[in-house]
Amino acid sequence: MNDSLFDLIFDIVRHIPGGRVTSYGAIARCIGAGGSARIVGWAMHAAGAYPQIPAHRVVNSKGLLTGKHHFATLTLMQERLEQEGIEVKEDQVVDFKQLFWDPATLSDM
DNA sequence: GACATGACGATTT
DNA sequence: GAAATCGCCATGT
Repeated sequence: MNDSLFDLIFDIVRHIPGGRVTSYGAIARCIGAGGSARIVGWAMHAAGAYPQIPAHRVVNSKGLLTGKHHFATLTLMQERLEQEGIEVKEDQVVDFKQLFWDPATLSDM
């Protein structure tokens, strides 16, 4: 089942520090998928079965909560981000670039 | 087994 | 600068 990019994506998303967010493309690049950012999205969908995978911390390159429609509730993603201390305005992460966490940067700045 | 689609991104026109 | 198109892997039908 695993042995695919999915497994790598899960590992990265699972390592996202609290209060931080990352983008699909960043993960896709980290796993070497390049432009296969879609797979990351699909991986997140599959991650829905893995509560340990904070898919809510993964947004698109614009910081938009594009995947919030796939959560239990449309507000669940935003609510969770707010719990992490992340401000969300109009389905968009505030200071996204500031809260952005690069999967290759396991250290926080 | 093949076709179509999908939570995106980058590049090219 | 904006719009359109390709790329990429997996899942669903």
